[in-house]
Amino acid sequence: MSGSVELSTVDLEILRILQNDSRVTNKELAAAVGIAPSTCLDRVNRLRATGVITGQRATVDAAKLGRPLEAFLFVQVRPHRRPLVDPFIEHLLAQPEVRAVYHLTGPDDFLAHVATTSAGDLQRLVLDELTARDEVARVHTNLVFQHWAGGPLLPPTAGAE
Amino acid sequence: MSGSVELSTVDLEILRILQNDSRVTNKELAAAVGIAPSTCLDRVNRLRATGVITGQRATVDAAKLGRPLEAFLFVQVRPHRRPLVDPFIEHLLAQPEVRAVYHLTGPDDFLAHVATTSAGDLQRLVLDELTARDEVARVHTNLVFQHWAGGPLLPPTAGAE
DNA sequence: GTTGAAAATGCATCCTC
DNA sequence: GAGGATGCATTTTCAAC
Repeated sequence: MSGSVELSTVDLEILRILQNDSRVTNKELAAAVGIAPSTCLDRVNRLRATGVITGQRATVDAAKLGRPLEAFLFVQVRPHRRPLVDPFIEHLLAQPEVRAVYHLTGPDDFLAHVATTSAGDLQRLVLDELTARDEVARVHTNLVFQHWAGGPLLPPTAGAE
Repeated sequence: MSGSVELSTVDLEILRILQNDSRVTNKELAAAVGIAPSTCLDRVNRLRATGVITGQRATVDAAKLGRPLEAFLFVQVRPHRRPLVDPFIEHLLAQPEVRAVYHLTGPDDFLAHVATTSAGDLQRLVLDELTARDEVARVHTNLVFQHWAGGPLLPPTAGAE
């Protein structure tokens, strides 16, 4: 379940459509890619079984949920060893503001994407949940002015690269 | 379509479930939250109409698609003015490697999350698509070792905050 | 082995209360 | 917010290439 998977042009078209809107019916999807509904269902199930499609989730508007202030937190954890890192990650993911966490190369070890209710909430998150911990050496905070989603993710062979 | 929206506890439970897996049937969803299917469909449609739920997308495994090397690119654009910024964003979003772009506060103006086929592809992206442009003053590249998705995003009232 | 067609089950959806 | 009726999607089976 880790290597690359062979995909036909029909698979690519299916992936493109489902990444834009997975609410399309199997019938519509089949018509869009030009195959029979039964065949189409088979293809989609195969993409799920091979792990190419990992899930199907509703996306929400953070501002509408009362979390209008998004930010990225760059966190340096010292010493950078598993016994400290693992509980730190767990603690981070338990915070309701945290949308995603990344372990990066570079001077800052972790990058956390958060959605907060206010500047006060963001400050509390940084001071009480991060810098208050011994292993957190430094936190840099950058607000998100605006964000854009990229197009559907496809294999390199799909377009000239 | 910009302010916060009032949500009942049933709505919150619906949002929690659909963010984890939007493939559940309306019947299953209704049973899980304890209301009739017709009522449940009404609630979900209202969440869509009010813009709380913005979409429903399939998520894919970048490595399975032949893009095993993910990175964050920190890009400084100078001068930082709209006539240069807007085409830059457009150019960035047109790259097949780009998963998301963020406009941030701080010394680095833009953050791009990319999924590349190889170190060579990443180098080409940085040198040919970014630093080759006049308005790009600087690019810092950080590889992603690992990433974690946060839990479902919910309003602050859902948990003590 | 893979695709296309058809039939039956079960669900989404709409209307009414 | 719930119940019932209708139409349709899904899914299984079978046939064809």
